Amino acid sequence: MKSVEPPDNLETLRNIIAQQYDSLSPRLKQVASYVLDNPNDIALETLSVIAGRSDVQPSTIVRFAKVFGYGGASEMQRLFRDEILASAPSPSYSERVRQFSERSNQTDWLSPSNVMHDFTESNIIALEHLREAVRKEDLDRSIELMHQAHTVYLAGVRRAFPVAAYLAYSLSHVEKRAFLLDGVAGMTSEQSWMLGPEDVVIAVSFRPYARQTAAVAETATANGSPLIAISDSRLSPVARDAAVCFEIKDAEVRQFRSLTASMCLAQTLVISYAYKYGL
Amino acid sequence: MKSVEPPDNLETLRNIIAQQYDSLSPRLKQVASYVLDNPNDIALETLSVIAGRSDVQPSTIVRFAKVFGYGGASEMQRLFRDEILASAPSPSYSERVRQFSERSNQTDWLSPSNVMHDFTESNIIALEHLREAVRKEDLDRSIELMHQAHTVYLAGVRRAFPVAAYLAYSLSHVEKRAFLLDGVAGMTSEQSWMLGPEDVVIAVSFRPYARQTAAVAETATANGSPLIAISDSRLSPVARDAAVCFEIKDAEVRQFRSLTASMCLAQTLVISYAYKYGL
DNA sequence: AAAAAATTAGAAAATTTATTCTAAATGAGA
DNA sequence: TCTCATTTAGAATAAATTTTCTAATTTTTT
Repeated sequence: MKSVEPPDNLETLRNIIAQQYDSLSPRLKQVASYVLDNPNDIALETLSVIAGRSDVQPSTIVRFAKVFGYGGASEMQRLFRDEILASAPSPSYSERVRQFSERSNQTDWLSPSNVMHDFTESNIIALEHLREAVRKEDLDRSIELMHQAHTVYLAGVRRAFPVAAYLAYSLSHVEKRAFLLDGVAGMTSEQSWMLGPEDVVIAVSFRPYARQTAAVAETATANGSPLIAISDSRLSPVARDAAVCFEIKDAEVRQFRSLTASMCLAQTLVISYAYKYGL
Repeated sequence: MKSVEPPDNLETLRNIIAQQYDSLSPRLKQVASYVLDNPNDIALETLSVIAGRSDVQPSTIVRFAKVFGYGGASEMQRLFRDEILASAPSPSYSERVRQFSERSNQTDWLSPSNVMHDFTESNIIALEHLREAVRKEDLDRSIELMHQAHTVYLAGVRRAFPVAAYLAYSLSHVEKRAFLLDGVAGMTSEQSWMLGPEDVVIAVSFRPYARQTAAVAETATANGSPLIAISDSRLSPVARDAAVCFEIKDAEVRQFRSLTASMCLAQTLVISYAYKYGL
């Protein structure tokens, strides 16, 4: 009664289970329908939990797996886990990036149009990731914070500067008071005393983190201004004490990091704000 | 050193980890950043696998969990598993997509996450278009012009400003003299007398075209500086007399135009330059 | 510079989990 | 109804994983 070929992907396994369902014994039928209906349980729970929920003995699940050609239940579980991993945002991202840069490193001559190709490609991956990784609640909260704020202050230097500048520009165009703490003539610290609890600060900072921006974030926290962080890690100086933190994984082509995803987030924030509250 | 209250949801756990990061010992910091960066591993892998990947002992992970108030590592892992279960596509992925677009079509109310979805989508399309529309020769010529120039001057205000600012920042980081004609205190015209035939000007301008940027472009032409235009039309004031003109069709979501494609082009220029001539 | 405190690695122990095995139950065919 | 084959439950075993513990190292304090 053993298939000699254990299916190596979930889809075919599910098909085979469905096909052979009729020929299974009563208890195995029970397992079969539980497996088909609750793939996540199979992936994440222990045998005894699954056994309990599907009302059979643990050993029955092992028998079930063996009928379909696996060496044991764990081997079958691996299929289900892989499926989850494939649809989960972050590993698939790093995995795709890895695959991509592997491929793009093979051609070692970089003509401008090759670069453009690589760049658009990896930016697309970054955007797809962004779409899945950004949490709805964070967007909602940010917009609410901006709405309640008297003034939105933007902090960001060096690579992060264009993002901050864009936010300042476009927020003021949807009639939200917005100022860029731009440190012209080194004024950042002089400017930031004016932050208060009625304001909100959006701090943009990427590795290697700029001291100036971190200082603004600190002042904001000290003065009781809510802080929205746009950064590449939860552990960055601006993210630590943030009320909302967007962790952005931007594209990277051979050392050069992109701003596409960050800009896209910035635009989303402004436009969503505009739709809800702005002009 | 024990929190008495072990966080009971991932979000707060992540916040607390970020907050207390500074006060952790070196190995625990190592675990902390692995935990924040690879939530799926924490959820699905065994302690020894996690330990291997984050390069610590399994026992260190147990210690880590205890610092945050849990009885052991398994208890902490449960949080991560629950998170996956909560976001797991119990219905198939295509089903979710269908539900999503149903929702976003029937209501014309644009929630932030709807906006984000639309935005990433149309930016991706814009990038795909960019890849095909940009002419290889234009890239090559631009890079040659930049190479031959003594200094690269950047002009761009309002919506185009982030693009110009990014170019100025990143060119100077690949050791190319680059200055932003930023019109601080309305200085644009005062700054632009210094353009000469040995320089190159990159003018970035989108509809409705800013007078300032057009003026810089004119001065450039008058002074004999080669002009590279990044614009949305061949007919824009900055494109007319340009030596090279990139016509960028950026994404547009209900009136709001994006900068993704322009930024991507800018990055391509800089990186290609860097590979050929830069640092 | 020495002592105390904290942190860490790694082995040992304990626990949990998966698998195998055996005896009992079920059911089909004569 | 008896016999044989199949299926099943549950205990026993084996494997794996997690947790605890101790000695050693590093860091801090005096």
